[in-house]
Amino acid sequence: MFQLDLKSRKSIYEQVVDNIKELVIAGVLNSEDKLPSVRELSKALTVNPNTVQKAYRELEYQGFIYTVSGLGTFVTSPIHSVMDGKKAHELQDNIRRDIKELLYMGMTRAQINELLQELFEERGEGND
Amino acid sequence: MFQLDLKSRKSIYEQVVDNIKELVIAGVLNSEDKLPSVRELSKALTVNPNTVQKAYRELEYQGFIYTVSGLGTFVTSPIHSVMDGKKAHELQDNIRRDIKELLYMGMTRAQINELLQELFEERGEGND
DNA sequence: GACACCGTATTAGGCAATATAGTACACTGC
DNA sequence: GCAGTGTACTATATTGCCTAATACGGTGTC
Repeated sequence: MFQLDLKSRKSIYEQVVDNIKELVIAGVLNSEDKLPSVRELSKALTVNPNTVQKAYRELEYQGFIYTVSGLGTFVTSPIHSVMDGKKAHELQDNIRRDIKELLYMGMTRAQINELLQELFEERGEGND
Repeated sequence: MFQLDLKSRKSIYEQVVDNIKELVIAGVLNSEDKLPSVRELSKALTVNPNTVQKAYRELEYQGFIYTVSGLGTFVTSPIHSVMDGKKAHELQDNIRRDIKELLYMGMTRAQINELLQELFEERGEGND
C-alpha cells in the first residue's frame, strides 16, 4: 500500500495517517472504499496493531474515514467532512505562515502564483 | 516578548522558535537586532535556560539568527538565508499538501486566490 | 451455536524526546 | 578581575511513541 520511513523524524502512526490521507485526497481511495483491516495493515507494515489503530482513530477524528464495528473501516464521502471550520482555519494559518516565510526568504509573488497554477492544472480544476 | 501556551501540543522550545521566527519575518525584529540573552529570556518565560538555548540553536540552524560568543545572539540579515534550497522545498511541499486538503474539503480556487491576495496586500507587495 | 473476521480496550514494559536542575568553562567588554 | 555572554555536561523526572500480549464485543457465514 505504501512504505514507511523508519529514519524519519515523524512517528510511525503519523506517517500512516499522512499516507492514507494522501491516497484519499488523490482519489486512489474513493468514497466507501474499504481500508485494510488493522491486523492486515499492521502485518503488511510489520508494525504493532495498536500503532495502526491509533492512526485509524486519528483519521476518523479528522473526518477521512469511519468505522463500522465488526465490518471494517471505510473512506468517508467528502461531503461529510466539508469545511470543518476549525480544521480549515488551521490549514489556512499554516499556508499563511509558510508563504510569509517563503517571501522573507526572497521568493517572489510571481513564483508563488506559479506554484498555485501548477497545483490547479494538476487537478484539472475549472476557474471557480 | 511573547507568551507560551503550556497547554499546547507543541513543545516549549518549538514555541520559542516559532514565535521568534514570526517576529523576525514580521519585521518586529530587524537585521542585526540583539536578542535577549539565554538567561534573560529563560527568566522572562520562567523556563530552563537549556530550553531557550535549544531554541536558539535551532533558529541558528535555520538561518534566522547568529551568535557571537561572549556578545550575544543577533538577527541575521535576510540576504544570508536566501533560498536555502532544501528549506524552500519543504515549505513549498507543505503548501501544496495543505492546499490539496483544502480543495478536497470543498474550498474553491477563488477562495484560495483570495487568501493569497490578502497576504500580498497585507505586506504591501508589488506585483512581481 | 461455532467460527472467522472485524474494531476496540487494557495492561505492561522499553525507548526516545522533552524539560528541569545544577555546575562548569571560554569568550568579550569594561 | 568582573559581569555578562554563549556553550557543554551530567543527572533526573515526565511524557509520548511503540511494542507485546491478552481479552472483549459486533458482524456475517455456515
